[in-house]
Amino acid sequence: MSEVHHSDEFYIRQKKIAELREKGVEPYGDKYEVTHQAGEIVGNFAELEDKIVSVSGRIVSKRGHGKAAFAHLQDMSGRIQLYIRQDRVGEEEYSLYKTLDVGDIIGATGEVFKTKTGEITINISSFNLLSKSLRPLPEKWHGLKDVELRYRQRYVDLIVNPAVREVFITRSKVIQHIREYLNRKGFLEVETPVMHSVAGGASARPFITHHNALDIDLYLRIATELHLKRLVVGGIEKVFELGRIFRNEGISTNHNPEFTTVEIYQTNADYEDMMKLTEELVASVAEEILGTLKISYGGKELDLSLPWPRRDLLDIVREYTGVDFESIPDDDGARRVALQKGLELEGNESRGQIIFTFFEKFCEDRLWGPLFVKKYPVEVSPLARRCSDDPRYTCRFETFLAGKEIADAFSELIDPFDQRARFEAQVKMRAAGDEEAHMMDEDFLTALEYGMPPTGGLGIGIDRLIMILTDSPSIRDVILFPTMRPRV
RNA sequence: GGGCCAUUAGCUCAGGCGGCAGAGCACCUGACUUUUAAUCAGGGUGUCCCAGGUUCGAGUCCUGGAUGGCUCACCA
Repeated sequence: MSEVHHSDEFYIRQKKIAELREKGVEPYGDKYEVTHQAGEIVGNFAELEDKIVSVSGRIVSKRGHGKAAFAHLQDMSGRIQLYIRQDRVGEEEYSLYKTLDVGDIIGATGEVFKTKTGEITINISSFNLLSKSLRPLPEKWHGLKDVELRYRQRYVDLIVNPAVREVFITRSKVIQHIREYLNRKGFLEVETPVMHSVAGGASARPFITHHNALDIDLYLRIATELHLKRLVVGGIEKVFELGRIFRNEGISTNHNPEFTTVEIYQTNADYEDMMKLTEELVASVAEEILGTLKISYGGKELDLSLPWPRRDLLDIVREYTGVDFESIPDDDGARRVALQKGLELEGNESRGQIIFTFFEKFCEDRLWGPLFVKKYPVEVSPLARRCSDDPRYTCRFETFLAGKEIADAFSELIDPFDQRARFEAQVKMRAAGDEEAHMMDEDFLTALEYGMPPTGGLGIGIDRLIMILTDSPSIRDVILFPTMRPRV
């Protein structure tokens, strides 16, 4: 009703509302006592045949035959056919039925039977209009295809495209399963602040907001990491948070400005333990919800059978680029190789940054997975513990599924001296113009100075995981209301 | 932010070369008591995304803009 421009149909239905009210029929009714869901009746015909049932839902199709008529009613469980005849309900009720439009929400009561053609149907003895629909629904053959309208008006998408509802039901089940899995293993679910005075825990640009009473700018969180690690310091030895985070970055089929992660921390664990947790968690989700470990994404097979391969990042770089960074020990040498490979440099890049760039530019899009890539350079991993055998690398891994990075994890850095040095290096990069470099977080350092136990930490991108599990090509297909430019 | 593409009825779409704006579904009028993409007879309901320009004449050609999709860049 906010639009200035209405279809004729809108006015026709408005007029119907006035006529209904004249006859004493309220077009926006109170709740209707329901005994069954549509899907329940269709699935239990043997028990329910000839029984009286009450259902409610939206009329999604109508077929009139003079003094009798058919319609389909849709509720959350599915659709069921309704049959109504004038000699059953009377002329007045039948003429009221005839004024109903596709899209109206009604409650209906009658006996369950099967038509000549074998469809399970309710023979209506009475019905109530519960909510009059003013706007016509999209067409029944093709549904709603316009992706812009599907995202902007997800409610219409959900009404007419049943597969969309299935995706979001699966999403809910996946999250539910993750929560139960972690609860079963003794992890405590917590909620930490969304508004941060220091945005940390990831390399990303934050959104900025303002608190009026305190008169301070606050950042929307870009990760839950640093607060969860404070809780580990506080003695919460197994903890997780399923939460929305916000990154002020571009939008693509793999990126939405707000998205959901689960971050998991466990003391007396290391990144090897986190690999096991990752693969077991994802495999159990697939097994439980899809019933198989052999799934396909975009027409390509993805076998989630355990264990998943583990490979050193440096080995992968060597395989795909032919460059062995083991034999290039210093920054200068690394920069020379980078220039040879056609990379544009600013001149102050470190060896570790260049190795990581090689991985991202020349390797990442060729990985299909499942695969754990481990041992990331310390320069690009400011919160991860150094490998004991080589301090230039960290006990960090990323998990690739169907070519997408879906998890990032490490043995946590618990040494407050090293952590301070890492932050200082980041702050320097920030001062040099890197807007995604980490900020100094003194309170987090204070927490580490109280002593943090050895801990394994893991973050999983829930939206991407659900894309893979539902074979969805765009992250917007698994987010109910993806970020869109507002309409003028 | 760059590149490519799209935008025509409520929805899904067609509209060679510049010449009266089209189809199916939906909707409206009527017929029809087990249909199911119901059927039959009749009816076109429009800011052709917006603003300029070229032209006797623009949905169509040109310029600029808006929104969206894909893609590259950045990130997860």
